[in-house]
Amino acid sequence: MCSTPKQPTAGSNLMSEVSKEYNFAGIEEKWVERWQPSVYYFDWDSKKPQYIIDTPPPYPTGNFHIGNALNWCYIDFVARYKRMKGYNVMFPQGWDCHGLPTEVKVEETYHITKNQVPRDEFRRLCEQLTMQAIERFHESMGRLGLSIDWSNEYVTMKPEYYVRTQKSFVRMYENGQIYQAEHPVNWCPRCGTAIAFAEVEYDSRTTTLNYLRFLAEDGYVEIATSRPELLPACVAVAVNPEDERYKKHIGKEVRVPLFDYPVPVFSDPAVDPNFGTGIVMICTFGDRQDVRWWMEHHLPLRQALDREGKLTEIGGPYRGLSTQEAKKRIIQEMQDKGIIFKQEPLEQNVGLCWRCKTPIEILSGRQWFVRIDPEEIKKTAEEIEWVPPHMQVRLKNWADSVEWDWCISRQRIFATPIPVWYCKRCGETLVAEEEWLPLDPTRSSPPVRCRCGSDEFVPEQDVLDTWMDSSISALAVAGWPDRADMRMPTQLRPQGHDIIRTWAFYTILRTKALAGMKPWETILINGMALGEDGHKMSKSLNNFIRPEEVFETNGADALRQWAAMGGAPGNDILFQWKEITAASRFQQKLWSIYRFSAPLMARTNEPPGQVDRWLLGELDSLIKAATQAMDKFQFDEAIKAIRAFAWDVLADNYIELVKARLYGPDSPGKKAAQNTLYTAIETLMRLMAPIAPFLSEEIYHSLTGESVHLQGWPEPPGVATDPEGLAVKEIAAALRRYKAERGLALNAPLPGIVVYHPSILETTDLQGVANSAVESLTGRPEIELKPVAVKAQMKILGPRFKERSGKIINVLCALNPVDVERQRASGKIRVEVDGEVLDVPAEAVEVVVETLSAGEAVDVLNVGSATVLVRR
RNA sequence: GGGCCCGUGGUCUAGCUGGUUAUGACGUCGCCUUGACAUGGCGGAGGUCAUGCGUUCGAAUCGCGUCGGGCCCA
Repeated sequence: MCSTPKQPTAGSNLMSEVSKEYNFAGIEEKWVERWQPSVYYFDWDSKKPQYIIDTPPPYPTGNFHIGNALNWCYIDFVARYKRMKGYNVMFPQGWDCHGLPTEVKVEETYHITKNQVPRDEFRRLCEQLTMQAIERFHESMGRLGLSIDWSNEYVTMKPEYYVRTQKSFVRMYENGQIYQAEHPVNWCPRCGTAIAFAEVEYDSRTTTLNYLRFLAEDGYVEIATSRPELLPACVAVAVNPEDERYKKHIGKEVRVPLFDYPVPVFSDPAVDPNFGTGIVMICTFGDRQDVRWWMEHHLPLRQALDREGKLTEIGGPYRGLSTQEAKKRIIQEMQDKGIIFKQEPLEQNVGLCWRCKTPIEILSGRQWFVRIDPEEIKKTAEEIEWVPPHMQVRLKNWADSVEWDWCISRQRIFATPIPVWYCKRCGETLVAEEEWLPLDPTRSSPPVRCRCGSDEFVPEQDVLDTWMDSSISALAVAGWPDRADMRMPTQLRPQGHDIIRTWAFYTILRTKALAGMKPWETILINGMALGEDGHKMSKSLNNFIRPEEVFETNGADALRQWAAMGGAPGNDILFQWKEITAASRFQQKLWSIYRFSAPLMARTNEPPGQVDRWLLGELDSLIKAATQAMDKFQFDEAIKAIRAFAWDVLADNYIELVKARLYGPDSPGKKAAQNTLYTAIETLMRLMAPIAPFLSEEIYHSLTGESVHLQGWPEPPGVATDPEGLAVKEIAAALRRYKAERGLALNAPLPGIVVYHPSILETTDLQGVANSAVESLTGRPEIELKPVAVKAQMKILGPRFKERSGKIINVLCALNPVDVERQRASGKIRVEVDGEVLDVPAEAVEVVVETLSAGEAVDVLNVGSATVLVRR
């Protein structure tokens, strides 16, 4: 026992314990370390109502960017709020791993092409790269303060997840919802794979429209085409049935130049007689319209391009050339022979591969498809609540524009294998049994023989579109297919509007197909995060902000406040440093409020006074407003209401008013203020918890010793705003203004103040804030109140007098205000309009009064129903 | 060319089931070192609510057109 005894002085010490500045970095990092992830785990056995969020599984190759942060902030606001409201919340996190971007990245990283290494090896490299990327994401997500349930993490490339993808494939195949067929598909020649419509981007390009002559029975027909390299794929030419110029050719044949074979001429109303020559060449396939005509008119198939985008043997001398090279040579030859007689530039929208921007081709190939029933998807979408509602329209429009079924096979490596073999002897397709899954048909053989008796099989080499993995995310987190108590539908899908036609569309389709229901009760759509210049964030535009930059300069809570402040969900939101700065200032303000209050506030049982009840009434309104806003996902409304209360109501008004009581000697009034202040700050921290989890935890924890994130959402105290307290607050503000206008310091004492109000006001706070003696009286002061103007209440006048309202107002305003005030006291005002006498109800008219001081040298302030005399 | 959204003081934005003087933030100007906070306090300036027509007693708010912007698509 040799240590020097220290005397802790609790009260006075508190002040020095609270630093002057809010140290966001130290505090946020401390809580990242301390928080236990297990408190966010979903409890499968809980009796609480469930709230499962079908979180977007991001593609982990890229970097964690502001857009991800925005999306996750929304989810975290909801998750934390719902937990506080008593829900059993699941905020899972998945990773959508498969796909071309990772393959490309591996090829770049190791300077290889995927065909130079064995399939398994290549897959391993992709998995390794993905795991590293996921690790990087984990770190940033923790730093952002997300309350993710890591016990429900899923990784789509792992067997325990893709076994579900494969099961979903098998079940939908057995139900006839998946089939294999020879069908035109969108094809990327660079990536060497089929892609779905959702993966096609459009861009405007300038090409050349070539006018050429086809030999007809009598002379020539002239056609215009932008793709002469597809001449060997020409299967017909078409004209509009109304076009008088070409009627004589319908039903006859013309000969394709250079390749010299006959094709039929038919008519179709879809042909635009004003485009080019009014005659269109139909190839298999130049564009989607060609596919439509090909199907409607049962035309033959002439495949002029192979999978690498090179001309096939029907290209004759051009065989093996790329489309570009073939185009150049074919044009040259036709010019030499005088077949081309005119060329002109053409603005054209070209379909591009979303990933590599290579123009896509439409090829026919044997591929796997998922049947699309647009009506069923639209019907299911209607059962879901869309926030904001108009986003549903986007999905419906997309559903109506899809021209053929969803092509789900891809000619790639890093993806979920299609669990199918083909019998080497009879060609029969063998789809795996569910019990055999997961499997890779290129690595294992089926445990049964083919119906023909053979046990030799050829594996399906194609793999599944990665949207086949991610479109069962809702099902996967809800326990499909193994849990007996599957938790479908889930409660919320949060996502960006850029993936409505993909992730939302496919998830609705697949959940309906596999579980017979909608995937979610509500879908919450967020906008895109734009750079400060208003454009989508991109490195090339140099408007790119890394979330880590904000963590370092202002902290995660500031970034989260920006996300909340952005506006109504669905709107694109600009990243703005000034918003981040404003958020930081607000945090500092709250910290200063806490620093001031810490040594003064306390929990007591003292009943609140007038001013305290005013504050509690304001707090009551705040809780109601914030609750309503959070329920409607209006985070901007919530944070704005919170900021307005904390800054304007609590700091600038309440605290200034009660300082005298708080600094004064022990008294019931002091205890009431201490308790009110404690209540306000404690409640405020709970309201802030979903949006600013770090700051609210720091303050709440030092106040109570408990975590704010384990508390319930505040209930309104049920206190109505006290009219006397409100009057005191407004009188104080008027006195501040009075002093400011006269160049007096705010703490300058005044010779004396008398307040006239219908009821007696508590004057302690007023005396403190005005630094002067204050007397409260009822009744009217000895001064003259002079009516000076008449103000009409349109809300009452308009509906009652309709078109006469305008004239009535004119008459009212022309009357002597003194007269109007006298009549008003009797309940109605008599006016004459167009010779007719009308009674205007008193409540439809407001009389503006001016106060004149009399006798004593006083200044008179009119504050609502109070009149304040200030001695000079 | 079609669909959806948007156009409010210098900037971003609220209001948009119609009710006279339009919300807030940032910026800006003036004053104030008042015992939590100068990252503060008080006060002020700044808008014909893109535009035209219509509905109405009355329109930022409803309807139609025009112009401009964004996203998705043909």
